[in-house]
Amino acid sequence: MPTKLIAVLIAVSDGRPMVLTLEGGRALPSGPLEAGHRSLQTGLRLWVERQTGHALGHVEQLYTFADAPDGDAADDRSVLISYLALTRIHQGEHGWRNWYDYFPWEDQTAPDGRALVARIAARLEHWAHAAPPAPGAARRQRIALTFGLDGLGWDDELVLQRYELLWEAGLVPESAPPGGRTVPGLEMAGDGRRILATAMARLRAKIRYRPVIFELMPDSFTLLHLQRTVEAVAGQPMHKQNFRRLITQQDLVEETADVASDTRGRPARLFRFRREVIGARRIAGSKLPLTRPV
Amino acid sequence: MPTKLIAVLIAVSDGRPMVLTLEGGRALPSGPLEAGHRSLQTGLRLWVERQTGHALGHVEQLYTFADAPDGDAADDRSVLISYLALTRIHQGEHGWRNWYDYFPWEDQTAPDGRALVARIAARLEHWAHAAPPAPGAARRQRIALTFGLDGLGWDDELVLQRYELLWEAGLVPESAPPGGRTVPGLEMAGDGRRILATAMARLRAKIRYRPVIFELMPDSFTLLHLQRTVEAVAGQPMHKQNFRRLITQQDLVEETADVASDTRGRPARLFRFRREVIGARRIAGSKLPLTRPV
DNA sequence: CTTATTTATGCTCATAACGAGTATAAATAA
DNA sequence: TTATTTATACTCGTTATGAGCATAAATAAG
Repeated sequence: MPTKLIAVLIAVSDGRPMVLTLEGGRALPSGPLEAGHRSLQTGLRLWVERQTGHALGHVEQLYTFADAPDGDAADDRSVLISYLALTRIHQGEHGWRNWYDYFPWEDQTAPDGRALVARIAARLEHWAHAAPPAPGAARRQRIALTFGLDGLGWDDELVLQRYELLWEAGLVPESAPPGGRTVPGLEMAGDGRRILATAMARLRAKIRYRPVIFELMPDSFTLLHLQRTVEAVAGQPMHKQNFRRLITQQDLVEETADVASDTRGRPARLFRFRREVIGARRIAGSKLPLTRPV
Repeated sequence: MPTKLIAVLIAVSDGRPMVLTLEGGRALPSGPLEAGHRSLQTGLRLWVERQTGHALGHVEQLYTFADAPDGDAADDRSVLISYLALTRIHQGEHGWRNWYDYFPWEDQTAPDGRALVARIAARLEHWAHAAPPAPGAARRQRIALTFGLDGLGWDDELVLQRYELLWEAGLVPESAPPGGRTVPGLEMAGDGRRILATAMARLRAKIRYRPVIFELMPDSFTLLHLQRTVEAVAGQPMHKQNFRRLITQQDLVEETADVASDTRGRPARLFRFRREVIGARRIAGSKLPLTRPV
């Protein structure tokens, strides 16, 4: 029963959240669990830093599961331990993909994403209707909850629940019947997309109460740059003035002497993360300053 | 490299949070990962229900780590996958222990617990002073943050961080030098207490945004009973009127026709959990209605 | 040189959530 | 009867949150 470590490396580049992939985007980096590491966490860190040359920021364990192998030889299935790691993209690296290539409906910052949700919801409704009354009603409720229909708001943390719903409905290539029509989005091998969905959900939850977003930022940045990074991760637009209020009131950042140079419009002050708050308690206000969709 | 599943079974009985243990309280139930289960989760559920006869409510994976074996034969260390499971205690069962027997300082509902924190903090300060200036200052900050000193509030979710700080300081039997004086609290074998701390922290966090507390309740209950259960888990006293407001405003419960019979004082109405909200979105207000310590 | 456009930044306002406490009701014990 | 205990209904001030107005400081367009 071999044990493998899987790393979901995330960076945000140019306002797009990116994930490091292999095999033409079909796989996540993984390696064997090596003996002799003090802990799994440090083992993963060493291994990734050696393989990719990346210095990892925040690293956290995601989930462990038993991979069902292709054959039915259940005895030698792998145990997969997945990790989320935050980093920055270096120049000219390969294998980085926009995570919304895999989950287009998770990007609710643009009207396209919201339109896609409507189309997906229609297909899911069809699936619910095809079921007997009782399970059908339960399905409809799950659809409404996870996709924020019927006036229920969109919950950006339900990435995994949405993917699993689509999986159950046979609307993703991983589960679709031969020739079945699927929903947009790149496929991954094995449980790749499930793991990515778990990572996205975890990161979206985490940025609300820990200052991990700064692991994805350069040393100095404007507040709009920071906002765009949060929006990229959360997949939701935010209210600019309130975002600024949230960040500054909590003393998460401090002004530098400089202003941004690449500017259109009034130049923005550059800020720096106050590293001394890293260990500090949860950042206030679990609510990000969202903006109502147009 | 064998793989083991470890279950932290939690119940609340008589206002005390209990954990199921083996070997006189020194170990948590564990078993081998068996082939042929659809998922680790269902595997654990079947195995626990067969072993203990318990119907499990909410089950969730906690953390996976590599157990360092006693010898230095690093090759055959185990991978341990730990789970949190919520249930109710049946009559006359053995092996259930108050989790505060293992972490007395985590119970902040009584003055004893708060006094214990003060004594522990003093010993930790001593440890910080013994270090060189720079790491000493960092240690003092960690101590203040995790134990809520210097006017910082007590954060009930930092169970693991507090245990790890004590571990590093050599103040728990698991890490103390021979003959070293340790802090009160029962010991467990191996990583038992670390796993229990992880479970406690996870559960304390979870009750804030998911209605899992009802997995620990009987079918009908008074609002005070519910409050005492939350307080037992959180280890913090709550404001009675505000607790009631929080629960009723969110339609988590509905009145039954009955009132409590075992009453002193005015009899309380019995309530029932509205199961239909189980799938529903996060419960509002991540803040429990705490009350300022006296 | 003046004006439109763009982004930055400061500030107000209404509402909801939260922490704390007062007041009253309904039971039992003394 | 009266004290004690628990239940339940409200009030009130403070803070957090969502929304938007107004002004500042830059470049681009005419």
